Amino acid sequence: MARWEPNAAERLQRAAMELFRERGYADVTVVEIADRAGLTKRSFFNHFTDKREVLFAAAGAFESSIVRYLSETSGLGPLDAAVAALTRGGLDLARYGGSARARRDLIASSAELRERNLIKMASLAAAIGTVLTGRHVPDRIAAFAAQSAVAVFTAAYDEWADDTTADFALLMRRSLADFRQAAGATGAAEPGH
Amino acid sequence: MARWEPNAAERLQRAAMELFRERGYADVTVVEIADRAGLTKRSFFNHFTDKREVLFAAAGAFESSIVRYLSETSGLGPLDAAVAALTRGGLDLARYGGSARARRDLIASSAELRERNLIKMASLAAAIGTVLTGRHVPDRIAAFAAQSAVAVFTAAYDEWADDTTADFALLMRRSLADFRQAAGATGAAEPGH
DNA sequence: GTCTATAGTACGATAGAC
DNA sequence: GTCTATCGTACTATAGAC
Repeated sequence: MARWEPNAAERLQRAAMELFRERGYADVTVVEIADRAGLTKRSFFNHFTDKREVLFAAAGAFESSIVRYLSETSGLGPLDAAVAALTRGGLDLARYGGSARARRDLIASSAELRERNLIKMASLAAAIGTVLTGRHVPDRIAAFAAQSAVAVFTAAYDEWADDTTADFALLMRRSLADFRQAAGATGAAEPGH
Repeated sequence: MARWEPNAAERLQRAAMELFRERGYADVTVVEIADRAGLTKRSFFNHFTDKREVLFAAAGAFESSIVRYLSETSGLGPLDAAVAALTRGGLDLARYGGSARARRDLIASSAELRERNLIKMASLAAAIGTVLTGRHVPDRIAAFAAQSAVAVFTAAYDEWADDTTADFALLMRRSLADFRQAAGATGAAEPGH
């Protein structure tokens, strides 16, 4: 038997999620999270740079897998390639299922968490943009394609969180179609010019 | 002679900007900002909900003016209408000119400030989306058009901050054209298929 | 593991403007 | 008197330093 229980980070994440659901994000202190996980405040900040980060531990791995998937994709334009990679990544998340809805609602409930979520998505878009730039897509186009793909993903994922039995790939296709409709229509609001 | 110097909020903003440029965002305390403005920490938090907010005081007014401009626009599709409103708003900012570049670089230098900037832009997009929805644009399309317009604006504005003598309206047109190229191309990466 | 700085809150007191 | 802006102080929690 190890001296320390294993998976300290996971235990902290679980404890945090439980407490946040019980009493809301703002009313839970880092000390309480650490206590429930059988650790100290010091250990908490050893694993996570700040209190918000305990809810976004998976973001780094997700970003890496998206970059990998995107690198394996070929024969598509920048936006379609990025959306394809995010669809694969989303399907991975869907397999684990779990508490997507509770997590989404929790993030929506706190301005601090919304901010953190936005910067994680921006980081993801930047990583995607870098891969696209490496394929000789011009900087600006690459950045727009990456941001657009992440917006398409976010809309589809939030929808999926409401009904985790839905087909995520289908939601992504619909989301992309809606996006292209929003982006494409030029000029007059009425069809036929 | 008034008991209090007028424009306390403005003085705090000016003092904060000066100090941040001198020593960086993280190394300046709220007490120091308040001191330089001839006020106390208590008064600082009377004007701004937190330390970051002192750099984003203009965001609320900007959002309001964009909503107004958008409401006055007609005869364009959702994305073009939103971009037109943001172009007008950007031209207003350009008139004041000033420290756009310093502010942009300062925001880029701090993760906290980048987060705050992102949520302000998200709030702006949400407000634009609400106006579009009121025009019977479907929710999803409205949200995508609004997010896209804000992305187009952000790219153009960051470019303009590098050279505030540039024609902002022209930068917006180019940014929108790049965006449409990124969003539009379907299927194969190679043209002609 | 202990100590400390700083952000941010709660509640209250004071004083000029009208 | 009423409204509004300032200031005082004590306190908690995050976060970083040692």
